[in-house]
Amino acid sequence: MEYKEYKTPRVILHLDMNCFFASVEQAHNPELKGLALAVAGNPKARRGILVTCSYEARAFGVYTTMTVGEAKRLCPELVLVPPDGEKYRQASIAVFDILRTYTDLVEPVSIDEAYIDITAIGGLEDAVGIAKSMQERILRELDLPCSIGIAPNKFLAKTASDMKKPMGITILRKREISKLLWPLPVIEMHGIGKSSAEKLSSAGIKTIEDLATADELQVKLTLGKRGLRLQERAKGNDTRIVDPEAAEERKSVGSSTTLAVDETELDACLPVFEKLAKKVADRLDKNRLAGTVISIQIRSSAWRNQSRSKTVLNPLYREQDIFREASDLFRQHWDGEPIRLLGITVANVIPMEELHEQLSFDNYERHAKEVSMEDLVTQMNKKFGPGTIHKGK
DNA sequence: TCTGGGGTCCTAGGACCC
DNA sequence: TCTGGGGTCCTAGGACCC
Repeated sequence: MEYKEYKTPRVILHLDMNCFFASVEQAHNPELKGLALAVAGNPKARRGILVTCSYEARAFGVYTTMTVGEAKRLCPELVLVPPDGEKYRQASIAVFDILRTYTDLVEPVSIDEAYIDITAIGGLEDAVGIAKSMQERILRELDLPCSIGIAPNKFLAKTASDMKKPMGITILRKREISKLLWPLPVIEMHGIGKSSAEKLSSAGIKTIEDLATADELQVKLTLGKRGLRLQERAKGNDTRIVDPEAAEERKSVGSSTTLAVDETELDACLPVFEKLAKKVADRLDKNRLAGTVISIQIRSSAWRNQSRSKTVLNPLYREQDIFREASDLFRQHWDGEPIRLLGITVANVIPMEELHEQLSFDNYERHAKEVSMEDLVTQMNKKFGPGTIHKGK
């Protein structure tokens, strides 16, 4: 992940779609344009928070994560649309496809964000022109607005894209950071949340300048290794490269749900796990993935979060197996506290195609002490059909 | 501000092995 | 033998981001 090869400064763009979900809804239904609009879950099922809202809505003091009730109170004319994940994924793919017509060095970081390394295709002289071209094409072809930051590294590019919205293009040069970045409170920094900001504040570090100039040991004592990395960024240094493959290697697939009412009965929870297992299995199947770590999440009505996990020998991908492992974990560990949320995650996932090799030999050798070859063959043939294992090589 | 659902990365202790 | 240190895996939880 380190970036040491380049002698000359890099030119990195960070593209951030503006109010992405709301903008996609408006692109699909132009009647929604210009309205105070929010994408939100169903408040009756206790899922009533805003996932995104338009700038028109923000003018009323409405913001993302606010409850629907509160938002409606501030802005009675607020138009609500339920989220449509598939629609947003399609739009996201279309955006990244446009970016890839400029260069292969496109790293999607989330559904609505990407880094692009344009050092080789233009450098700083052409950066603004390239950014403008991208922005215009995305608007013209997809009817979606975005902001773009231009800087010598990822952190500064990300910071820059945030400075002008909507439809902004902002250059942040390293020599400008003492003026533009340093006066801000540390919480404004990407990577610093409430908890870290509080710890830093107790150590007398309030602004980004404080962090940049603080004693290294002090920072390490306060936030550990992460702190040192953040301090480097505060100084304007960030060596992470733009890695187009980074996003492709997904590590986990999970699903969770807030229950309509807090549950205290096992019998009420099992059907929830059935549904979650089905959802996770479907998504694993869609992506041709399987994983060897299964974990469950339990959130109590008092907001106590617990997770329990287990590493299994045979990669999981089937609904029944995921349900069985998850409900076993639940039965073993649930202490009877009223439950607000339940979740299942399958982690350590690998593509199905790689299953074969991993299972047939490496795994046999690794687990030879615990599992007899006969058991392994039986298990695998049951899973993948007879003849899966050959006594190879 | 009474707080959804999808993730990632990091830390820390214990088990286990050499 | 009661005694070192390093490496890796597993598990639980925290922090953060969109």
